[in-house]
Amino acid sequence: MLLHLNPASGVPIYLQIENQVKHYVAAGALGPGDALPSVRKVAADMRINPNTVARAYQNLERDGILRSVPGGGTYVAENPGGLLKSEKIRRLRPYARQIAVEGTQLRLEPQEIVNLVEQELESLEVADERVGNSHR
Amino acid sequence: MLLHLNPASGVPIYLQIENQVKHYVAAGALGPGDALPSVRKVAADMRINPNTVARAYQNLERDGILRSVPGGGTYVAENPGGLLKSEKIRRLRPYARQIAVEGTQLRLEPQEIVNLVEQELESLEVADERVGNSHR
DNA sequence: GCAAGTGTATTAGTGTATTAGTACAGCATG
DNA sequence: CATGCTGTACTAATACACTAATACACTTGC
Repeated sequence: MLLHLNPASGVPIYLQIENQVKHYVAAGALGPGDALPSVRKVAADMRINPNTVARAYQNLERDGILRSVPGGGTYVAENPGGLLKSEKIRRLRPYARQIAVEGTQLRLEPQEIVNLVEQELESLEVADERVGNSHR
Repeated sequence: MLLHLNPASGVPIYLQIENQVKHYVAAGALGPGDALPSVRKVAADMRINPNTVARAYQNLERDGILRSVPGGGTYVAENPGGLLKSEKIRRLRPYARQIAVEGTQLRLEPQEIVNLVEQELESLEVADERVGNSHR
């Protein structure tokens, strides 16, 4: 699992890790049960403090993406999806509103905004299939 | 223009102001040339410091949404849209990627994610028409 | 020109975010 | 059981974000 970290980018390192792991999991490059490199391994490779990696892993565990066992390692969580659809939508709506407002502000046509979202979704799905997952 | 500010929400006050003004403008409740309440007026109403309002107005001016004239007041900017479409899309793509990854993580179907974005876009368009704008 | 309004610049204070250092506790393999 | 790995808890240093106080400069209308 390759991580690209840029301490000077303005976005916190632990957030960069979170985002990239989320992306890998969403794209299927990391599947349920797969092991992640240890906090010390990542820390050594990236020359950062293990606690910074740990914080990212902990946040991802809070979000149900990962599962950490003390002494054992950190793994991608099994697919729960265990949330009411109404709750899922409630959580996603702020993102939808943001892209709608920002896109409208840029004077982009609604269709162009929707197309952009569809593009990104497809780029995830394509990567998912390429890794051998048949329409989860 | 009604503002709902909650200092304890975790979201900085100046960002709450920015988001709400952006929403009003995107929905057409505020049109080009319309005057905004002065930083002191908002500050007095909301019992916050004028500088906090000013910061929101300045950020919105940087984004091309507003136009402030020292001593004169703050107004909604004239429609520029003066950006290459490729640049607009480049700016919007991170939002698209985020909602794609987050939505996929929640195990929502791509169609459901797209629907959510379309909903928010429609809610803006509907408000726009209701205010008397014919398909800008 | 004066008064009352406007946005702006500067400074300071408070809190929190971010990262790292260090020590601790549990699992696993020899 | 001992060694070396794992994640974790606690603490601290530092920087930055956020808000406010205050003074300044400009525009408008009388």
